[in-house]
Amino acid sequence: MEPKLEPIDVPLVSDYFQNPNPNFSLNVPVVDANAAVETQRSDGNNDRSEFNGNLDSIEENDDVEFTDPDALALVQVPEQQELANVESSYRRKHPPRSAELVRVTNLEIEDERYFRELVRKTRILYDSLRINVMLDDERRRSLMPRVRARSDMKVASLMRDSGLWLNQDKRIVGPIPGIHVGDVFCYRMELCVLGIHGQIQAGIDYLSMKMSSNGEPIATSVIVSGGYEDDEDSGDVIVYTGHGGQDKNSRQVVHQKLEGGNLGMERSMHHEVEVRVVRGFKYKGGAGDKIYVYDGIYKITEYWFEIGKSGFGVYKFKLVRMEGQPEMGSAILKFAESIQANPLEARPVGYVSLDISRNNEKVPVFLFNDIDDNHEPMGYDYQVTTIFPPFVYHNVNGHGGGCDCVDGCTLDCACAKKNGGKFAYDLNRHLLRGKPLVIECGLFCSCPPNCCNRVSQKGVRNKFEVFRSMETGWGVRSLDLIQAGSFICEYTGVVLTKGQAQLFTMNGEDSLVYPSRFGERWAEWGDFSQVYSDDVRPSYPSIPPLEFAIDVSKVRNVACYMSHSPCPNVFVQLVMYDHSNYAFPHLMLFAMENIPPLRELSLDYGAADEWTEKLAICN
DNA sequence: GCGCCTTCATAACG
DNA sequence: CCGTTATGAAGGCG
Repeated sequence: MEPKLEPIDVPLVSDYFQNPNPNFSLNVPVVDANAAVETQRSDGNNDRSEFNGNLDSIEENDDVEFTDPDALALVQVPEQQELANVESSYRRKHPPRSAELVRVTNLEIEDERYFRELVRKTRILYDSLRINVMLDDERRRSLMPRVRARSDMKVASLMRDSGLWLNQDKRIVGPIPGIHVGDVFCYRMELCVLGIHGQIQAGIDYLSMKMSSNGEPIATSVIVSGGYEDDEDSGDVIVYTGHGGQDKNSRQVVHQKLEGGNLGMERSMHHEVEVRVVRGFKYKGGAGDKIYVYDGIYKITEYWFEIGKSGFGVYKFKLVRMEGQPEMGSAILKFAESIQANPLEARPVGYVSLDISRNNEKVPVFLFNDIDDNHEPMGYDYQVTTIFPPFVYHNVNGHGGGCDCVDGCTLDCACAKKNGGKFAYDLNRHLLRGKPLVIECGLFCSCPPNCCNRVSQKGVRNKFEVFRSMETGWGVRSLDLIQAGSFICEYTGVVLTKGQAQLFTMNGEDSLVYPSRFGERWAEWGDFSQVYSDDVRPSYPSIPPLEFAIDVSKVRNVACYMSHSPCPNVFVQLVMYDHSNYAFPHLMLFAMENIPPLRELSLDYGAADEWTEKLAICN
């Protein structure tokens, strides 16, 4: 009697995910453990045996024990084992990894949104905390050079201690809710935090044979990162090399064995368990050596053993990308690179303008429309920085004095004090924490232009394009990878006082943007309350309520075309630098997440109103 | 459960 | 800008 793969519904999912609206179910391939044990003594499928160093003997080698190839993946934890784990978890710092394999199915749109938001919040916390911890580490290193800075690991463990790692209670097979194809991560650790790939260094993540109730390891995800010379990657098809047999310099020095992750891959192939694929590679704009991109799920279709380039035997697994998934993230990243290299060759049709800023921005801003003949953005003058009324520049608050740090600013300078004793940015020009107001060094300061407290005033650094889309009308995307915390651009236009704005609207114009209506998303960037219970949100410097409006009817910049989203990837941070009237700050936009090239940028414009026709999108 | 081993990290150093 | 080295932590497994 052959056991069958039978999907079953597990009713406890809603509690596990604490989803307010759980209409989806988990689908779990399950087999009776006893059935597997009974069929375990098989007739010896010896092509899966361990290689003993002699090529000729591969075929005959039969002395390694294997479970029956027809035994299906066991996914239920035996009850005794579960109880034992509960017992021991009182002593352990961290509970053991889950032994339960589940596949998430039937996600409703509301569920998808819920998980996307959960992932977004988690990533925002990870990235903002990492930037802050990294700066602390750099300071400590300057005093004690021996200290090694691994903020990526430190933040992961802080978040783990606070129970903030996602998807730890189950091992998810296939897509992770809230993780989209094309999402980009700058640190491998983040994949652990989100539950995409649980191995901090190893390329194959698998349910261990100890956890698996039939003793078979089951692979669930791989990272293709160029660590093995025998890999071949053509995108939809990957020939992935198994692990093992390398020395500490990553040279293949002995034959690989069919065990651990390698066996897990073979078993996943057999049971038709799909694996997630994350690619790691060098990319301009990444934080460290590599970035990591989630590229979707693949099927393992065959595996074999062969002598690799080193002369030693390696296991190889052929992975084929499954149908019906969005375009590969890594392909989009490469396409963006080719656009940068030669825009017209990469996209022969669609360009309306190669720079709507007409050389006013340091980096050109493309206008791209390949769906209709609308050229509307060409009808506006491009404005790089906001035009304030002249009286704003009069020194009404008496805060005109800048710092006199000729050799660069330090933490005891006058401008640092204005910000509450800290500068707003790290050495990579990333915003440390969202605040009511950031005061950059400016016109009245003696510090050099490369002062670390001058970021947003220096303008756009990335290549943006305004593009036409079916869903959102006009939208904005970047050709560069934008790291979380990076400055994007100002939201510019002509500032009208409250009175002027009233006159303006009486004339029937509705092209005014009210800064006070933007959602206060800055508060999410650097909200550490989940990790440090005594953490207080920065409230200094405080500012009066914003009463002005921005007129974008004649002049505007790229920001004006950003779409609205309730789960935005860009937020508004108020900044001062060229005057000292706190009632009229600049609206500066920063990235809340790592934004991959060609993904639409979105802002929270506040409550839906007639002043914006932007449609809600949820990237 | 403890300790050992492996691991397609990472940054710093030369 | 390489290759190497030191550090590091999680998970598998004996």
